[in-house]
Amino acid sequence: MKLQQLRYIVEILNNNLNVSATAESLFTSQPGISKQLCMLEDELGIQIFERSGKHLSKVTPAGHEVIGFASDILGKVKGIKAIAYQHNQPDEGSLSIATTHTQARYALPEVVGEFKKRYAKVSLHMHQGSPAQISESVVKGTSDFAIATEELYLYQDLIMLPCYHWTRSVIVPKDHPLALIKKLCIEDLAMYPIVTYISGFTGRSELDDTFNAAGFEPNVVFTATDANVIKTYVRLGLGIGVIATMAVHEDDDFCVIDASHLFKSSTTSIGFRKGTFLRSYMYDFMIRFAPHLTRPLVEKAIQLKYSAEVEKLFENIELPIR
Amino acid sequence: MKLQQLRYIVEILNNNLNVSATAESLFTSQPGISKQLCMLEDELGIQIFERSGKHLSKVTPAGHEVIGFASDILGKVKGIKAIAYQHNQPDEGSLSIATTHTQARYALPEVVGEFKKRYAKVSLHMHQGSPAQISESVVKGTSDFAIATEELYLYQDLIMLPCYHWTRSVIVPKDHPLALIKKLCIEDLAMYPIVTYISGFTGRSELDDTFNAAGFEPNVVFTATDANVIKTYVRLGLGIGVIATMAVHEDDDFCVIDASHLFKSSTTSIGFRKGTFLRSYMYDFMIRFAPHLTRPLVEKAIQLKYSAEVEKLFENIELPIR
DNA sequence: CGGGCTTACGAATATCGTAACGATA
DNA sequence: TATCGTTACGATATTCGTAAGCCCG
Repeated sequence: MKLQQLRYIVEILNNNLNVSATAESLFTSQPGISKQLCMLEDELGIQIFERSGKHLSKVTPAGHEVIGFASDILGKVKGIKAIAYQHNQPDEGSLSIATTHTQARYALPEVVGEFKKRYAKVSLHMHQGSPAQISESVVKGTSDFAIATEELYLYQDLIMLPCYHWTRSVIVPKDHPLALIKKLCIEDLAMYPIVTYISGFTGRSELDDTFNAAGFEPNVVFTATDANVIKTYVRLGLGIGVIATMAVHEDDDFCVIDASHLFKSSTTSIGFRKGTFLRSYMYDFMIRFAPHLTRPLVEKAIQLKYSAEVEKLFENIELPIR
Repeated sequence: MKLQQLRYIVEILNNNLNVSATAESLFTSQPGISKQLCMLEDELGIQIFERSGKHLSKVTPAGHEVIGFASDILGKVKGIKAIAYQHNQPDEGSLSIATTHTQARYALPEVVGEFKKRYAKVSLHMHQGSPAQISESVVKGTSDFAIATEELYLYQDLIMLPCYHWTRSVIVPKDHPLALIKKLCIEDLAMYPIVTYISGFTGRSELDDTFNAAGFEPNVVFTATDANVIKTYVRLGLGIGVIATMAVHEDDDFCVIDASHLFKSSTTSIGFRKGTFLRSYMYDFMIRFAPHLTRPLVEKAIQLKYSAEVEKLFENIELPIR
């Protein structure tokens, strides 16, 4: 068994079982991959991929297990290289962050700017996507960090550390009846059509839960992945907007009504794949993004075997609110 | 970077930095290893081992990190092979159990016998050692299972599952004054010299804790790793014996006094290295040893990221008492 | 018949073992 | 001086790319 062979099978899966495409993505010849694949299957005595004729049609159950292990192995290999790099050029390398629009637009710019200044030689990559894409990217090892609010706790292979809480605000056109209201209640909101985030994005589930708990069905007429689009349609009078408070801008031509008392605040977390080696600049990035994430604390969290312990570790730590 | 090279550096560490010995243990030539080591260090651009002259004198900090990752990688490689084996010959393979005398002598024989009958083609290995040796053996991948009572929770890389509780009994010669006592109390024990397990073995710490909690210093005059030796010295009149109840044999020429109410019962656990692939016969071994360890339950425990969750998983499960 | 996997084959490269060398304790 | 790691070198294996063959949709 060779590392190369493991690389090949993982990449074949990433390329939808197309060996030719895999060869191209790895800058090598197609027969080479084919051969190594056969040799690996031969050595192990099992089929990793099912064939229909000469096409790879799907992954066998054993193949799935093998590829899972192979992926772990390649992650660790990457870790060894990172260790070496760390000792040679501590301030060089790359940092790849997968995140959502809300984070990329409102939470990250400042931190990223400062980081870029301090670590000029670290090549920085940002990937914007849905929470599911973000998780996948980190699990696969394409990205180093995931920064998002929802869903990420579902993945076993991710270690998620809470960064800050954030609240919601309601935005309405300045001439809207709600503009006069001082303290908003849920009944007020239920009267109007709502424009907000799509399901699975930026704490959307909290909104649904709150309405349901109060016995209302929110009348959501338009959903988007980001606050900019929501603002646009609120401006058009499509409905009232419910967005993250951090997405509110002073220059906006809206009436902004605080809704932090209506909805449970959401928590944004930063996460990385279990078992990966973290470069020192990665620790530094985390502490810049969330000042309580000191290196000893993060290392402690990594050590922990079970996620309830991580929660315990953080339960006495005051998170910032945005 | 090649798997072979990783194998070499791990094995060099296992052989106390002696390359010649490593070569012998791997059935290859010494220059081959030396060369691959140099090539790896060259590729990574870091020293893994420190040299004094031409001898390897110690492991560099970076080297330790690298070897840690390498060890994980090799464990996963073993996992891939196990998957393949599992699909080809589900009932063939090997099972290596590291355990203490008490388990090997009193708890395991029946299970091992039955297991051997069912899986004739599985080559079974038992390694007896101290809890520290047991843990090390499993962490290194030399053994598949660790079965013991103490200390094993200290290792991050082990998943430990509770199997059964066990109580203690006091054994005294038939003509001993304590032989007449009906219900033992801690003061009675404190009056006599004690023969029991050495520190770190078979729940010895519970004994010390109990005495200390009652304000006594146990007068331990002789310690051994196993009940047989303890019995021998009790016979010689050296003191009264405190042993695991399961180590009591009907034919013994002692007066046996139940002490389950005096000492907190101890728990024996079975453990394996995190991230390893478990063969189906390994699951079967576990369920034979501890009937509550069904495959779904074990798989659930493996899934959990944090050890408090494992404890939670088991807190509603009634364990047998021996 | 075209996209895509496998087989065939040859050149370049890597591995491993023997033998010689060098250095340390 | 003996033990142990490094260097040198040649035989053997492996890898990888090009070219040709083959099969399914």
